[in-house]
Amino acid sequence: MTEDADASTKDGMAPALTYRATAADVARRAGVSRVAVSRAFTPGASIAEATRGKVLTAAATLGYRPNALARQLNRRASEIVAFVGGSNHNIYYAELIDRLLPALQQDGLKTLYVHVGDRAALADALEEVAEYPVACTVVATGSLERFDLDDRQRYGPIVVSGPAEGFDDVDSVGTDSRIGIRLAVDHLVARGRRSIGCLAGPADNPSGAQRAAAFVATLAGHGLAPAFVRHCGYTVAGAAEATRQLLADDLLPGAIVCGNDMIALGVIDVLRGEAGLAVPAQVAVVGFDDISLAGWSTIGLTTLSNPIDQRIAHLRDLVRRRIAEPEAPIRRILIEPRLIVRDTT
Amino acid sequence: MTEDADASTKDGMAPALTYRATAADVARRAGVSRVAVSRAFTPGASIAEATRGKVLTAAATLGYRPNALARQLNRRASEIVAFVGGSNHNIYYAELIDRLLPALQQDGLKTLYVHVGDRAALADALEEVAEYPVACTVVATGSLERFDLDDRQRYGPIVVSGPAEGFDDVDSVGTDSRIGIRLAVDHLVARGRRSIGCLAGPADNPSGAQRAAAFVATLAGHGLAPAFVRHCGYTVAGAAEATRQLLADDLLPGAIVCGNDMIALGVIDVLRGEAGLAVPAQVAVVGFDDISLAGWSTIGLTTLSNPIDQRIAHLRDLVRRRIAEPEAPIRRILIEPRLIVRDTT
DNA sequence: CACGACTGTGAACACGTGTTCATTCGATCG
DNA sequence: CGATCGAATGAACACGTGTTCACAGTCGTG
Repeated sequence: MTEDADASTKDGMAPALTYRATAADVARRAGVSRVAVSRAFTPGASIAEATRGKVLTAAATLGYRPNALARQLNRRASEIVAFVGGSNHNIYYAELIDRLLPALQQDGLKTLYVHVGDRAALADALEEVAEYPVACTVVATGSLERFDLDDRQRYGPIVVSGPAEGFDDVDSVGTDSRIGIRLAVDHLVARGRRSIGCLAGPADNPSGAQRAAAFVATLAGHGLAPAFVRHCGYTVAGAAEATRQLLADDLLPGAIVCGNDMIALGVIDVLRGEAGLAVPAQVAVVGFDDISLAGWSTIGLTTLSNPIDQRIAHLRDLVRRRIAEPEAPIRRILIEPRLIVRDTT
Repeated sequence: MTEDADASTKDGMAPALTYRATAADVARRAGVSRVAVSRAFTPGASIAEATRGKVLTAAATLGYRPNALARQLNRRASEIVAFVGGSNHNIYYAELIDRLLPALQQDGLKTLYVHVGDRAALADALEEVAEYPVACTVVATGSLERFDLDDRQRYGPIVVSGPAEGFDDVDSVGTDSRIGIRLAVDHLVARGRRSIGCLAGPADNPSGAQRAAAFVATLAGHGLAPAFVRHCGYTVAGAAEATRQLLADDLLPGAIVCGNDMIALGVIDVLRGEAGLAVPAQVAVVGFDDISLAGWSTIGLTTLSNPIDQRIAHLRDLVRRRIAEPEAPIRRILIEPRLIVRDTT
């Protein structure tokens, strides 16, 4: 069949690929016991230097590495950490992954990456993860289902990146949305904007609801009523669609406070592009997160910094601490955003 | 010590968290043998419905899930796939991860994510991966070290996303850089640009070198000499720095062909921002990859599509096929880019 | 020279699961 | 009603490793 036709290319594929040398193989070749092999790969084990040498050379010729799966079977806690992430269509998540996972890796932890599409899938994802005896699970899906505390027992320690209200048994690193939104609104009011709307993240998303509420409250503090409060997904496309709807509804405020930078970029895109409006002359726009794009001079988005360095450092610390002392008290960290004024306000 | 001070918050942390119910526990509670438990969780196994019921209820109360690590110990090939990724500071990689990993997940595969910083770290990363009996390793670091074929045996099947020249024993999905660069150059020449430069990716990166060479060759076909050929990292910051250097060297061409979109964005950022030049009126810019940002109306980057859907589908197929038939012939797939004209040319 | 302390070694066990192999039981067919 | 077949079950084994334990050997000290 195809066996002859592709014989030339097939030569590269050795059947031995699926073969994996075991400690017993190495022991046999080195003329020692299997235990000696284990010791040779265990730092500080009691083994003669000559024996270790014999084992290492035998291991090298056979291409042997201890099977990590078998190793974790003995240890009570594995070296595997699960990372449950949502769509990093939101660039902030992409940046988070890009820097958090190497940080965990640096601590000698392996990362099992689990992608979660919609919110309903989170439970399934955690269920999948539960099959692995992970040392810790990092959840960074933005939103979070409130799951049963009884079931909670099965999942091992959980560290959340994002708002974790209603969860009193998980460590978390969040952002102080109220302070951030207040900074944005105060800034816009100070610049003379009176008609201000809010395009927040999904209403059923903790940070989406939180920021919308903070917006209304802060505006009320200035004696102003919101031009509108609407919700959309944390994506450029979702924000674009919502903005078109705003225009169709004849709602054109002097400023828009957005749930995050992706939304802000989508808003600006439609305002400048399809609607032909000037930003910030006619409409000011503020984002949230300060993703790297926001600082590019062609974009120059005024936004709220959500310092990713701090977040990474905190998450890393929390994971390390939780693994080292599983019964340490729960810690909730709240990062304080700062306003970064650029060209869109 | 802290035990009393934080007693209230500590209550949430049960010591039982580290405890994990085993199949023997379930068997004992259900009054059956341990084998019955295994059967209850194995679809199609020969077990009476009544017995399965007893096992499942016992398992539910104990919160039991089969230990995935122990399960993989028997099977010759595991359900774990390693993903070795470079910095997704390059947004194209972020989009790739965002869509490839769910696709693999959908096939019932778990992903072990390994981050690789610089090129030297790739060997170490593969070494780490080698400890796990992974079913397949997907390498998407952009560049790739040529490693020994002897050592190659130890790593199991490898599927590469990106150029894989010099590797005759790995499946790969690449992009036809030559066709892409030719489309870009032809387009610019047709629009009357005569002085054209190229800012490609790193010279020691296969795609960086490949595209630079294709640029020179295509330009020669038009009887033109390149205004310049330079290299920089696939990042906005790197491109910005390189562009400043161009200006300092008094090299201002009528068009710049960039190694990818990130470079193009960095170039445009400096040209429009610091240099106050008009794009495309004074300088035309072409990118490569067509990341989502490129299509935003505020950016409108002319670029070469590097269809991520096709890439994902191919990678997924290659992984599936390689796992199903380990000795199938090596397949190298080349995706053909298309020119997408927007506002920067 | 005798004794204890220490080092190096391998047999045996443990980790938690899937799988093979007899064995038993009930049902079906001749 | 006896023979036969299939379903259901549990004992035993396999996967590959780390760890405990007892034993032999060596060295140094009295």
